[in-house]
Formats: sequence, structure tokens, C-alpha cells
Amino acid sequence: MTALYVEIAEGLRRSILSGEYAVGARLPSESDLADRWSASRGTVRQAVALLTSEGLIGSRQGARRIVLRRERRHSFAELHSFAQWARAMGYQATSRFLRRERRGATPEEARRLALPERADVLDVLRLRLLDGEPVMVERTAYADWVAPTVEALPVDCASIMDSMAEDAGIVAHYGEHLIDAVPAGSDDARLLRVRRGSPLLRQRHLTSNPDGRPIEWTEDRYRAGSVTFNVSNSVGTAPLVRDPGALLM
Amino acid sequence: MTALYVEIAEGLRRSILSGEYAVGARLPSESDLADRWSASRGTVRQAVALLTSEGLIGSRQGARRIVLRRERRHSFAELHSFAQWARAMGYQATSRFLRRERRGATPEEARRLALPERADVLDVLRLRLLDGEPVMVERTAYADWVAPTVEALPVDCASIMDSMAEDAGIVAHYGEHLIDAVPAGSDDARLLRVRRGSPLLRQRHLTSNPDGRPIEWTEDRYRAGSVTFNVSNSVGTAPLVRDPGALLM
DNA sequence: TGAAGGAACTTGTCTGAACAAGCCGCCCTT
DNA sequence: AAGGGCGGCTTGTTCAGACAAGTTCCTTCA
Repeated sequence: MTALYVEIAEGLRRSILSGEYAVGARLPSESDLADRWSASRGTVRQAVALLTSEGLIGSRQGARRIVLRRERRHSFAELHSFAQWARAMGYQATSRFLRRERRGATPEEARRLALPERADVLDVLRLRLLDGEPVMVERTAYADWVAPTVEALPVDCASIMDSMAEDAGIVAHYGEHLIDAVPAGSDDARLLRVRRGSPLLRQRHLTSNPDGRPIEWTEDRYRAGSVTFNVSNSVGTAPLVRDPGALLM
Repeated sequence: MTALYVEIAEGLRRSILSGEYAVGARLPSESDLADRWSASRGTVRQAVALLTSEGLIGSRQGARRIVLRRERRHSFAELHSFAQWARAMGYQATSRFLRRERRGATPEEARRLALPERADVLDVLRLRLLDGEPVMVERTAYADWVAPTVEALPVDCASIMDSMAEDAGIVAHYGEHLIDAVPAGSDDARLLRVRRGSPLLRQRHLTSNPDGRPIEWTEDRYRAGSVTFNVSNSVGTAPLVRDPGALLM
């Protein structure tokens, strides 16, 4: 039983993606849509707010809403799960576990994961491949309370996040992502088959469950050219921000 | 006359940032806040939705809202304007114009800017500095309809976007950003004082006005370590997405 | 002591109404 | 023919109420 406003949003999204409304075209008015779906104007506004946050449509007071793009955006889960994203894009994602062992948390890990000093974390190093091509090196510290679940997973597990959700009901709900560029270390270079010092796109992210409890702190290093991050925003919604780097601290 | 829901959001944001509610703490209930501000519950929900989209608070049906972080997020304008962002962060932003001339649009520029083939664009190359330190190389193609405005700006202009808004009423409203890593070319290397081939964080972005009409297509290259991009998201709102790169096309 | 049950609380969804603010096109004037 | 002004349309903001769905916590029972 999906909510009505979600259904309306899906209907509109389909129409936009299928080209029924071209880029730049004006959408029907809110009251129009309300009549069409037998909904109130408030419900329609929830639907269009959803599409606005996806960057699909724009609006100005007084004028009809317009279509900004006609490309699919993806879900939260696909940002946290390399495997889910790859599947959605039509790639074959595989991975090789290179390390999986417990050790004491570094000060940064303890801080990010809200763990006491000297708590144990589960340290996992994986090489990720798309269609057999090495694309990303992933270094994850799992919080102690999820470590047993991760340790129990088979070595050939394609998506740890998927498996945790299925087996233990541990689901990701919130995420924070830090994106920058770093030179490849010698390990990175060997694994990704690039020269040492060549550019890698780094995505560090903290994943939390619905209670706000941190699950994992991960550093992903993508081979240059393999992945681009994509953000849409507008006045009023600015999900992405710059942060100054250590260079200027 | 700011809207009531914006005022409520600002009040809550201040409380969170000041530490009145610790990270992980529960916020007052919606009806509680509605009483406190003499507002209806719907208005309070608009306020908390704003903070949720900023990644500041999280929610689950049935349970009280919780504080996820206590850091400031910045506005849309600061993402599009290097100068505005720098000012907000307390840095002195300067820039050097290295080129400013009209030329024919490349096929990609024509496509991004929704211009006909062989239309003219204004090509601007700038070196951006923070506190005198070279940090970013910016290559922008301005659409023909804004070119005269940009050409009229003084050479020492710190923020083109600010000046365009003031002088000609041309305001940025929507943005799309593509982020990846690239090796420094020889020009980049000389300007940013790094070695050729060393990692740069690249942000390409298209800026449009309220009608959805493209204003500029820009490629910014940040020196590694100088800037980190930061995104928060949760189930239901995923502003950031990965895109496959040319490597796999 | 521990577990099950239920009541009270809280967020999620939806309605219908009203007014404000801004945009657009038509008509009228010059 | 060009320009200005006005009225209708559309989005933005706010309200009060209702029910659904999920959480929390206390009480009661085994």
C-alpha cells in the first residue's frame, strides 16, 4: 500500500521520463493534477516536492512547473551499496575480500562510529570489479555491534549491506559522504592497475541505522574515469557543500 | 517577511547548532512545537522537513525526531559561487582572469547550454586563490545571451555570479554538478603549482536561471586536499548519485 | 524475574479551505 | 504597432481536523 503522493510522483516521473513532457515544458497545474488523481492539492504538492528534490522539475511562484531534465535518479540504497548501483546500471559487480579481521579502532574511526576509545572494529579490505574490471578499493571499519553479522557472511558475498538487511534486519537509513581526490598509494596502484600517484576519486562515508547509530565508516577509492558523482540542486535545497581541506587548515 | 516555517526551522537549527539538543537527542514532538510557535502541525512539519533535507535531523514513524549532526550546511548560492562560499568560510577569495574571449561553442557546450550549433560562447579562464594560495582553475563557457553582461564586468571582479545578479538581474536557480578526479594537465600543473599528472578534484556544473535556461557550463579543477564535497542523505532523499565513467562505456 | 499486552504518544498521510504573492496573456489605449 | 494595465491563473503559505501506523513505556500476568 504505497502512499497516494508516491503514486502521483511515480506517474509524473514516468510521464517525464517517457518524454510526454519535454524538457522545458510546463506541467499541469496542481489543481489540475488534484482533480485527475482525486486527491487534494496538499497531496499533489507532496508529490511534486518529491520530484523537485530529485531535480527533475523546477518551480517559481505564479508560473507553472517546468521539466528540468529527463534522466532517472537513483535511490538512497544505491548510493550506499556498490552492488545495488551496479545492478541497476546493468553491470556485473563482483568483489574480492583481501582482508577481514578485528583490530582496535583508530581515533578517527572511534569518533566517526561513536565508539569508546580502544573499542574493536571489523576491518575489511575489498577490491570491487565491474564486468571483471577492477574499479574501486574499499576499506571499511564496521562498528563492533555489527561485526559478528559481517563476519558470518560468506567470502563471495556481493553486497554486505543487502545481506545485513536480510539476515539481521540491520538497515542503512542515513548517510554522510565526503568526496575528494587523492593520489594512488602503492597498494591502490597495484590493485587498480594504475600508476602510483595517479588520481583516484575518494568517497568516504558514514552509514547509520534508523536510530542514528553508526554502522560503518568506509573509504572507497575509485579509479579515475570509472565513476562520476552527480548532484542536482536548486535555491532552497542544497544537499551538496564544499568543505575546506587540510591544505588550508 | 520570512515565512513562519522558515523561522521555526531557523530556531530549531540554532538550538541544535548551539548544543541545546545533543547529537542523538530527541527533539520536541510536532504538536509540542506547534503550541510553542502558535503554528499548526502542518507548518511545523514543513520546518522539520527543511532540516531533514539538510541532513540535520532524522525521523522514524512513531518515534520522536532525533538530532543527527550539529554542523552548519550552506546555501545553494555558495555552491555555485566560489567567492560566496569562501567568504562564508572566512577566507579571502581572489581571482586572476587569464582569458576572456568569444569563440564558437564546442558540440558539448552547445548541447549543455541548449544553444544551436556554431553559436558563440564567452570563454573565461580564471585562477582562483584562497588567502593568496592558488586552489582552483576555472574554465567557463557563458551562453551567448549572458556574454555581454559578463564582458562588461571589471577584470578584478571577485564574483561573476553576484555581479550578474546585481547588474542584470540574472540569477542562478538550478544546478547540476558532475564530480570526478582527473590528472593535472601541464597548464593546471603550472597554475596550481603541482606536478603534472597529480590528482585534481573536478567539478563540472551547469547553472540555469528560474526558467530553466542555461547560463553557464563550468569546469572547476581543485588542487587535491584543498576542498572536500560533502553530502548528507537518507532513505527517501538521495540527492547524490554515481554515474559510470567513460572507462566502462 | 521475565514476557506479553495494552494504552498513550508520535509521526505519516490526507482533506478542504482560505488568502497572499507572483506570472501571463489579453485587451485597451496611445 | 507598441506599450501599459488589469484580471484570471498558479504557486506559496497556513490552518484545523481526522485517521493510520509505528514506537515507547508501564502494567499485569505467568
